[in-house]
Amino acid sequence: MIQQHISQGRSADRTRAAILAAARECFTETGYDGTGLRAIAGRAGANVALVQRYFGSKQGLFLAAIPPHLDISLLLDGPMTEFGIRAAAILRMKKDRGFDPMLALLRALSTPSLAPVLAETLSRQVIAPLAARIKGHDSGLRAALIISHLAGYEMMLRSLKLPELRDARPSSRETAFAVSLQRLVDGE
Amino acid sequence: MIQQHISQGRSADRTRAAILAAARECFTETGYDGTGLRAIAGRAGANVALVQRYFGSKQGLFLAAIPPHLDISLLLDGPMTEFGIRAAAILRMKKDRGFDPMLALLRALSTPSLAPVLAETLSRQVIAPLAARIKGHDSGLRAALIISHLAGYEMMLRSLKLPELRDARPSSRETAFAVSLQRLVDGE
DNA sequence: TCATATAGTAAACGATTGTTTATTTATCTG
DNA sequence: CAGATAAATAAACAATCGTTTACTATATGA
Repeated sequence: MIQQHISQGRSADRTRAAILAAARECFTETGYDGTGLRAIAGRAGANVALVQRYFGSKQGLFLAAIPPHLDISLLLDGPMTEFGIRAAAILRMKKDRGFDPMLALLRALSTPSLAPVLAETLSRQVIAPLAARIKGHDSGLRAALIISHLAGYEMMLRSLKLPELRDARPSSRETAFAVSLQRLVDGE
Repeated sequence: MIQQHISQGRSADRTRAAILAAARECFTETGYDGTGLRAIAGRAGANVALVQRYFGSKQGLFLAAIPPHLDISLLLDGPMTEFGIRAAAILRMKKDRGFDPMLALLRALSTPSLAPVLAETLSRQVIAPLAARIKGHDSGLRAALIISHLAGYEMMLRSLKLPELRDARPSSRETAFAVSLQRLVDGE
């Protein structure tokens, strides 16, 4: 019989979810290498050994926490003639704390052991759907350039906090970025 | 009297240079977090303690090794109407091994303790000179967008090895990227 | 030549890493 | 209630990290 005590007692599902949530925040804020399993377990109110128990390894935890949330359906919903401004608008909503799958991914790209699987994830889950919505020649290549542009922008703005981007008027910054993105969508 | 034995005996300058060279390669290939001081010392044929002696700390070594080589004069030499194709051409020449200051920088961006100083270095040493060569409004912002675009491209191509970029025809990839860059240079 | 400064080495430091083992505690079942 | 099942804990694992210390070897200069 499936009967669950609510918000008390022990539950594998609940602690598993708590670890996942804590991992998503930690990986977002301090990156993959900069996050220790004890920091995640501490934030989740769980023991370090439980991480191994439920996810096997640190890499397993990362792959269970981040890739499933790399969903760009929000970006693709709507006419592609407004892709640029839609992307800029979505990026504007982001908080400075908490879970952000894009930022978590960017902050794990430099880890050699993760690079291959992240490349495949990004390709299958983000580039391919985007390429399918793009008309004209070299849609896959252009989709990759769009995501590269978007990644560099997010990296410089949120992770590095480059002064020229951080201190620019948000409206100027977003329209300039949106225009550049839209040009890649449109082709020529 | 300054008299130096050539290529034998002990020399602080020479081992210091050897450590710097080894550090540049290691940081390029395995990133900042992924590189241990013992790996650098080993490649340089030196002792770990010498790294501390000559550079004070790992961060000090990185800052002495990478930022001085962030020189974009090659990118700025020549007419800005050909900036895009010039950038693409320069990126094409890169080897897959050995020192690459841009890649080393990108692979250190996710390290929280390095982010502030790297942002300032990038701003003063790369963005500002580029902005000075750009005409029109918001030259600083547009320069930052150009570097963001370039950084994302390099990250996805060299570090992540994204299939859509890796497997594309080099000429198609480079012209598409050059065109997108040039649009940012030209304004509208 | 002998004293001194310095290049270089070996070793250990303490802390943290991801991971594993052994054990205790709580929940469920019969 | 007793026994089984699984969740949770504490502790230690071995490895690596950046850093420091104490020491040796070499070169220089008076």
